[in-house]
Amino acid sequence: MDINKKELVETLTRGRNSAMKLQNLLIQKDNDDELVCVDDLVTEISQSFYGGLLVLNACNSGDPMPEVHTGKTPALASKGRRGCYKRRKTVDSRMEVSETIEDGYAWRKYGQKEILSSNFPRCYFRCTHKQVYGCKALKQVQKLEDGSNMFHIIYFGHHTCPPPNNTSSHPKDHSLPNSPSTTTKSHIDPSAKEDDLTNKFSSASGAQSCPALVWKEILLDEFECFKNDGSLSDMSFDDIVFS
DNA sequence: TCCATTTGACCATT
DNA sequence: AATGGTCAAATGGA
Repeated sequence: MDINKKELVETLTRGRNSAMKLQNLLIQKDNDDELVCVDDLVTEISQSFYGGLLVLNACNSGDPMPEVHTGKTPALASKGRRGCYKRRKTVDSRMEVSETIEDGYAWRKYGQKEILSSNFPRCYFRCTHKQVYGCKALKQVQKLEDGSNMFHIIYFGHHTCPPPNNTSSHPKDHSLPNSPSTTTKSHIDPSAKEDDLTNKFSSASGAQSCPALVWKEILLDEFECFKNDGSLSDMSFDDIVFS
């Protein structure tokens, strides 16, 4: 218990420090190089909150600490549980329309469905690092029907795995529906790639051009997710980050 | 041999 | 009953 408490304090402190650094960066913005730093900080904050919540949950339930690095999942999922799932809430989701399905993260395709209202199938991806980091990020990709070769992408959940280092990495090519008219287009348009981050967040949050607002929205979004988990019912965003 | 993709089956939700 | 999300066996590539 004491160990858990200490760990919780350290984890949240780390998050708080990162948040303060981020705040400073946002104040003195206008430096492109710092975008990467900001990204790192947000990731650290996110992971700190997540780690803190794991500790809190363990304290509340009396359960042993959850394994972050579990390796292979036990063969508990019997055949009888096949297809058993909860239909996803759309609350914790964000949509974007993009020329490419690449976003820097490594995704593993786990399903594809013909959708009644669409000529193109919908593809289902989960984070490749789900096993290693317990990352629950999911995304759905569906080709738009307007002939524009654009993709409608819906992200669910948040990455708890380390983010991709930079855009120069070469993420695996996700195969797209080999449906009749789908041109398995998964190559990366280099010119579009440079704007990935900006496009992603501007389309995700609706905050148009102010980085500070965008990042705050992202953090608030994260916070709301944690709050929905039930462990932060009495805490505000500012309580956690800046108290 | 390992890992990712494909694809049909299963099952919850509407 | 229809639809959509997920599972997992089969398959293929590195």
